[in-house]
Amino acid sequence: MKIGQATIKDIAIELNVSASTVSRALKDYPGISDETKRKVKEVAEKLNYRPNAIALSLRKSRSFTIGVIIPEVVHFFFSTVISGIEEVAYSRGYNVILTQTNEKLSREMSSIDTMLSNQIDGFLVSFSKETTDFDHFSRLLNQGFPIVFFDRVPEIPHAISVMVDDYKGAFDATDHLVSQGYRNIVHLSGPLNLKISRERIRGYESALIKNGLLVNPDYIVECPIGTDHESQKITTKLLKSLPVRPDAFFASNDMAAVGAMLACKAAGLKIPEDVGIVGFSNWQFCTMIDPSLSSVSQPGSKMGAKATDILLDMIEKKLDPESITGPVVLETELLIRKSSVRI
Amino acid sequence: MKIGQATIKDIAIELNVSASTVSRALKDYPGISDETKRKVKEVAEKLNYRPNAIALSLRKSRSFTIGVIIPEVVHFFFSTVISGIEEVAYSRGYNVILTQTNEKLSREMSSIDTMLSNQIDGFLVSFSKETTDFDHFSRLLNQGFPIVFFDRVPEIPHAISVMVDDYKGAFDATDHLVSQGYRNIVHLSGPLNLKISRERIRGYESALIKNGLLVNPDYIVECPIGTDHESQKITTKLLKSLPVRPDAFFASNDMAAVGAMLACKAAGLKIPEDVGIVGFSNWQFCTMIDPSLSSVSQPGSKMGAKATDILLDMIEKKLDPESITGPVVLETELLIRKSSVRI
DNA sequence: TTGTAGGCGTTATCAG
DNA sequence: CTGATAACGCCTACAA
Repeated sequence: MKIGQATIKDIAIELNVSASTVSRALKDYPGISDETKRKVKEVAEKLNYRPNAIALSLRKSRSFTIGVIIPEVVHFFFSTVISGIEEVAYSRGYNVILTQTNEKLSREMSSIDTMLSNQIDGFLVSFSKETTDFDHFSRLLNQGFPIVFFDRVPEIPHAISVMVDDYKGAFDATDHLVSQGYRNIVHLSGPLNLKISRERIRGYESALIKNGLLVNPDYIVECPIGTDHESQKITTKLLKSLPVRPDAFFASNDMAAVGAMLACKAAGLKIPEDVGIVGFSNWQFCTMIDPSLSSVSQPGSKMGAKATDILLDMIEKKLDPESITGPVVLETELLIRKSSVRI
Repeated sequence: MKIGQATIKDIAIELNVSASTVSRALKDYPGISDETKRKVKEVAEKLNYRPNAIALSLRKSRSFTIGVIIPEVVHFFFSTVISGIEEVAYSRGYNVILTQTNEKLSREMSSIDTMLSNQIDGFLVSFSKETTDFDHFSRLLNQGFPIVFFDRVPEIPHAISVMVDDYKGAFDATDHLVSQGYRNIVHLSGPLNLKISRERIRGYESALIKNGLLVNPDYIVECPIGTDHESQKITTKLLKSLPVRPDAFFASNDMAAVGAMLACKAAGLKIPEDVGIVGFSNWQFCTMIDPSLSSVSQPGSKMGAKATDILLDMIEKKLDPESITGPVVLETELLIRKSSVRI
C-alpha cells in the first residue's frame, strides 16, 4: 500500500488504462464503456481514492472556499452568524476559512492577504473597529472580487451588504412598552459613535412621538461598554436621580437589559409589574432568566446565511451585482416575554 | 493589466528572465545577483504579485491549513475554543477551516472527507454526540495522520487529546455543595456515551463518598440534550417523584443548571436557601441570572490553543507523538456564586 | 471507446 | 549566476 493518498494515476496503473480514462470514468462521462466505469470505480473504492481538491483548485482557478473575516468569535451574535455561514456554505459545497481580527486593522489586512494567496473565491466581512479607511476593500471590489459585508458595513460604492433594521427593531420595542402602559421609558443606549446605536435611538424616539409621548434627553443614557455590570450601576443611579421614576427600560443590548433588571430587583421593584424591560439581540439567556427577558431578535444565523447565499450566487455568476442596489436589510423580530407584559 | 493574479511567469516575461530566476530571487536564494533580486522584487511589487498558495500546496503536499470539527459553533464553550485555535494557528501561519457537525455523525464523516480532499495538514476534533464508533478516526491515526482531540475525546489507542479535569471539576463542585450543608444532591448528567459525562459522574460520586454520603443511582439523571428546557422538565418531575426531595443540583452544563433553577423556583423553592445549584462551563450568563450561578469554569480558549500547538508541533515533526502518553489535562476552577452559598 | 499532450503556478534538480 | 525541465494531481482538447 502506497503512503499518502491514492491518485488517479494509481488507479490507471492498476487497470492498465490511461489517467484520462479513469478521470472520465469517475465522473460518468459519456463515451466510456460501462465495463470500464465499473472497474475503475471498484478500484477507486479499493484504494480509497479521494480526489485532490488542491489539484482541482489549481486547474480550475477556483477553490470552493470562502474567507470569513470577523471581529471576534467569542461573541454570541457573531457566533450565530458564523453558524449560518457554515450551514449554507456546507450545503452548497464550499469550505469556510475563518479568521478573527480582534478588532485590529493590521490583522484584518494580513488575513485578507493570506486568504487571497489561498485563492479563496470570495469574502464575507464584518470589519474591525479600527477600520475607518476602506481602500483595501475598494481595491478588491474594483477588480470585481466578490465581497459581501455583514453587520458592520462600509459606506463605499458597489459594496454589497447585509444588515438588520435597527431603527424598526427599536421602534417596535418601544412601541410595545408603551402599549403595555409604560410611560417613562429609559433607553440604555450603546456607544454613540456606532451607527447602530444612533439608529436605535432614532427608533426609540419615533415610537415615543408616534404615541404622543415626550422625548426626554435625560431618559437616553449611554452605556459605552455594554456589560450588565455597567448598566446595573447606571440604572441604580438613575432610579435615585431621575425626578420621575422610570417605569421601563429599553436597552440596546441584552446584557445591559439584565443589568437594569438586577438593579430594579435590588431596589425592590417588581418586574414587569413596576418596571418593564426589553433588550436587544435575543441572546440565549433571555429565556433562562427570571422573569424571561423580552428582546428584539437579530437574526444572526439568517444574516450569515443570507450573506453567504448572496456571495455564492455572485461567485457562481447566478447573480448580477448590479442588480443589488441598496443594502439587504433583514427584519428584526420583537420577542415578547414576561419582562414587559403586564396587561 | 492582466485579469486575475499576477504569477511568477508574468514577472519573468516582464524582465526577460526565466521563471526559476524569479522564484529564486523572491526567496533570496544564494546565487542570484543583487541587481536581479532588486528588479524582480520591484516588478513583483508593481504587479501586486501574491504567491499562489494552492500551487504551493500541490507542489509540497502541504496546505498549511488545519481542519476544525466541532459540534456547534453557537455554544459559548466551543466558541472560546475556536478563538484559541484561531489565535495560535494565525500566529504560526496556518489557516483554519471550520465545520460544525450539529451533532450529526453523517456530517462529521462527510466533513472529514472534504477536508481530506482539501489536503489539510491535520485535524482538531471534538466529535458529535452521535459518534460512538471511532473507526473513521482510527483509520487516519493508523496512517499517521495528525489528529488532536479536545474536550470530547475518544478512547482509542494513540489518540492525542486535550481535555479539562472533568473528574476534579465535578468533585470540587459536589464537595462544595456538601460543605454548604446540602445532602441530597442530584447530578444532572450529560449524555452517557461521552467520556466527559462519565468522568463528571465519577467526580460527583467520589465527593459524596469522601464526605460519607451514599451514592444513590436515582439521583444521577441523564439529560441527553442538555438544554434548559429539557432539564426544567426533568427537574420538575424529579421534585415530585423522588421519595426524599433533593436539596441540590449539580448539572453537567450551565443550561441544564438554569433549567433546574427555573423548575425549583416554579415549585416554590428558594435558591440557595432550599436548594443549591452548581453548573459546569461558566457561560457568560452565570453572572447575569438571579441568583448568580456557581459554575465550574473550563478554560476553553486555553484548550483550543494548547490543542493547536500540539497539532502543529506534530505536523512540523517537532513533536514525537509517542512522547505523549496520556491526555493533556487542563485545570478547571470552581467559581462560587450565590446559587450555592447558604452558610 | 480510449489515449496523448499540455497546462494550472511553483520549485527542485540538473545543466549550462 | 541563470535557464530548461520535470513534477505535484487533475482535466480536457484533440487524436486515434
